[in-house]
Amino acid sequence: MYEDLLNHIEKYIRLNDAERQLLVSVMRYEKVPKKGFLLKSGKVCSSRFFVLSGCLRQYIIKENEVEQIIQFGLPGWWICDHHSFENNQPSEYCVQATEVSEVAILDAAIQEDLFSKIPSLERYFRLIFQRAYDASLTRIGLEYCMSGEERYHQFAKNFPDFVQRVPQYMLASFLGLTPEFISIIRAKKGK
Amino acid sequence: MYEDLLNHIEKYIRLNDAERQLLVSVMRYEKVPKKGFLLKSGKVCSSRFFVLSGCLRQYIIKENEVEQIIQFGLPGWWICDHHSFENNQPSEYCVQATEVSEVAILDAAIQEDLFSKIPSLERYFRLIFQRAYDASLTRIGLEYCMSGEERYHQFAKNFPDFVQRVPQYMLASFLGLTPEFISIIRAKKGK
DNA sequence: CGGAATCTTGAAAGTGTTCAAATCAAGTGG
DNA sequence: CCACTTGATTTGAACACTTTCAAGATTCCG
Repeated sequence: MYEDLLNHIEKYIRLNDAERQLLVSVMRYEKVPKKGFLLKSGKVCSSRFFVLSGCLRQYIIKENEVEQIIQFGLPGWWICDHHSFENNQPSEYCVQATEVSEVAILDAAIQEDLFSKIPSLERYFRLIFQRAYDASLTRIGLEYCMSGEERYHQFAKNFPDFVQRVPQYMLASFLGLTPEFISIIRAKKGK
Repeated sequence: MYEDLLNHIEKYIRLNDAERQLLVSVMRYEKVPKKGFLLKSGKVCSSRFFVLSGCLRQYIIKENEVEQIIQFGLPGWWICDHHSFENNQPSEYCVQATEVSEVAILDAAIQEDLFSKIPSLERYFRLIFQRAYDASLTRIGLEYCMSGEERYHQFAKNFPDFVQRVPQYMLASFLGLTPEFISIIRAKKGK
């Protein structure tokens, strides 16, 4: 059930059998229906979610009730509001499944105990966050370098299947564009 | 000399005297002149830089020779191209001092050895990167929510002294605007 | 003082948004 | 399985924001 998670971890650190077993025993599994929520703004984010299948979206709600998607969570990604998680404070984000999804859940309540029993997990997460941080800096760089249209095309080129998988208005939100504009871009392409 | 670095680390983890001493003994100190480079694109980023004083900027060079600033490094910040650092690959970034600066340097060559001698440093960096990742996601969210003008004002409000400290064209680059447009914004404000 | 770098100003052009209406698609209940 | 309702996408016109380019003013530094 947690094969993918264990494989992911073992790309970064080594685990022995006891550690593997311990880890599996403390993770929770959850199947989330389409449009099901794993986190709602105002609540404390008390878990880290590792996506096993499906797709999550993490978004914030702006003044005008508009949703701004910060990132998508595809299989192999951890999704969490780290600030809320570590400081036990209400989150500004919502995390919702865009399709039926399965997640492995690591609860805040047991994190420290788990880390003390498997210290190399600190390293695992250090490497994961280092990577994610790096990726998001790259993303920031690209955003400013490219026009909205270029952003769309580059994203569509990098994730051709994914572009079909989520509704356009979510893509628009994620890319910082309006659905109308994406519509125009796509019409152009056809020509 | 490394007081600020030690204090910073001890906000996240505890160090004993031996560890403190070891740490201090392996760090390198460097004073960088204004416009001095700590990293040039094409070179491997073989160090992490902890800013003790002054200010660094990390940027990428776009097609048209234009510099896109990804982030500034003020005292208390670590600056590094993590991907280049961990994989020993040439970096796309440049890191340059915008004013006379002092940095504490942790070299890639000794990182693993240091981590094995002070395992809690993994935790320190896990927390640092988690925070930085979080901050950069917040930044991505804000970028898309706000207009360029709003971005400028919010930044000026949050870092009133800093806005005076770096040339406007760098601010413009960091905020994803043109220097001309910042000029217009500032003129408006005066009215 | 002189030269280079930085900042300002204004006009013209581009890029993307807003709004409203029309079309298309999908899910529900009868 | 159809009719209905709701949600999602498209289209077009008018508008807003930001950039580009070129020129002039200012500041900084040796």
